Amino acid sequence: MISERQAKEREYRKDQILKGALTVFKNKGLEKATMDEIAKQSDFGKATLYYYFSSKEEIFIELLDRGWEMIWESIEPVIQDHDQPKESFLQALHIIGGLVNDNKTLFEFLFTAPQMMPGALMEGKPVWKNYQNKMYGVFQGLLEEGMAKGEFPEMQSDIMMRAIGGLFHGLFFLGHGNKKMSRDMMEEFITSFISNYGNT
Amino acid sequence: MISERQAKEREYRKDQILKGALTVFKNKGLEKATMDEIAKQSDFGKATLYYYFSSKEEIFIELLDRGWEMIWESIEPVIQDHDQPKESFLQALHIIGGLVNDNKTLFEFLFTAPQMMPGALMEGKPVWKNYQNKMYGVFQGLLEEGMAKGEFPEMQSDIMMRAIGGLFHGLFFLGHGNKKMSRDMMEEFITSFISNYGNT
DNA sequence: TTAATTTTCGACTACAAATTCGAAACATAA
DNA sequence: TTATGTTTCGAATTTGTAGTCGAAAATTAA
Repeated sequence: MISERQAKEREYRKDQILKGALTVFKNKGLEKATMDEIAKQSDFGKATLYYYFSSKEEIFIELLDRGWEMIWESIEPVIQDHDQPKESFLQALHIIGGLVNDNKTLFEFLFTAPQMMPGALMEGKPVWKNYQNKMYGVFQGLLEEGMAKGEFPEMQSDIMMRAIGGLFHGLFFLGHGNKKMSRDMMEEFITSFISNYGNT
Repeated sequence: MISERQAKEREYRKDQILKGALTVFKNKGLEKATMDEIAKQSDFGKATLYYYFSSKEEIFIELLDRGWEMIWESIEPVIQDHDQPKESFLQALHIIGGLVNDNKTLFEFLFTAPQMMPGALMEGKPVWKNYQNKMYGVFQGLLEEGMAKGEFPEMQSDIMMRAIGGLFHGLFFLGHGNKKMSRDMMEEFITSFISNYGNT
């Protein structure tokens, strides 16, 4: 049997391992990251990692699952409001921006990991992919509803989504000095882009 | 000794190998790509690859070097004109967009490879990195000169550069259906974004 | 205290993939 | 034609790393 406290300690140790793994993944990339290094980084023996996780991939997947779940749960509340699509859209972007600023390493990993991931890892419809799809779906939906309501100008929502994705990435990860991006600045960037594209 | 013709044949074979390698890198990513596969793809024996290149990494690097050199040489002519920064800026973007459309595979590789590259490969200030830096430098310079001349509104050029980079990537790689992007549409996208950001 | 259970780990195995080797096929120049 | 240089390649070697094993340390329950 296993006590409540023991279960918690177990979770804590898993967290430690995941934390170490994130560091290694970030520095070396998925392939070049070795279990030996993750072990050293998280300060456990290698075999212990296999006591908590069944494979290197499982570690990787769990990192993604937890991260995307976190993103989803943080934006879910604000996207319920279908009366003000534009407002919800910006609000959600801002929330994610906040998360990103609080933990750049993790989110850079979450947003770039898919690219460095071999196809095999995508088997079995992973949890994180669901959240990711839901999120993109919601954003695109908001864009379209916003158009319908006249809050946004007419445009091709799919193209626009991608452009905004690139923009977001550029702004949050690739620079912006050390300043946090305010809700206002966020709105400025996004709406100025969206609305002006639409009306030319 | 080695004749002119022989040298050319050699170049041709290197090209074949690089072409095969690109295909494999694209499908599998840098790490998962094996020399066996590159050999099969380019239709040479594995050992022959090592006759032409000293390692897998060298193949990778040469692909990047050649590609970035090509980009640089294609935009160099138009960026000489410092009288019309905005014009040069758009022209250069459009040229690159044209290259991208002509050879998506190669350019997607060129623009995403840095992300999948382990730090070790960046030792020795690789040639391609120089070209990349030059290019970004030029674009940012044009943005700044454009501001000075009043062709662009005031803004933080570095942030703007990154945003535009993301935007460009989003538009050319991640979507836009099958249509080519015209010079006009390009201009519309970029200037509407830039100018509107500037004047709010 | 002792027995059972949970947790830990370094050494080992298995395997995949990079790189080397040496012999042969081929080309060129005398 | 022969000798010299160039190009080719499959088989053998080397290397790196994921994942296993079995023993022991630590913890818990009696």
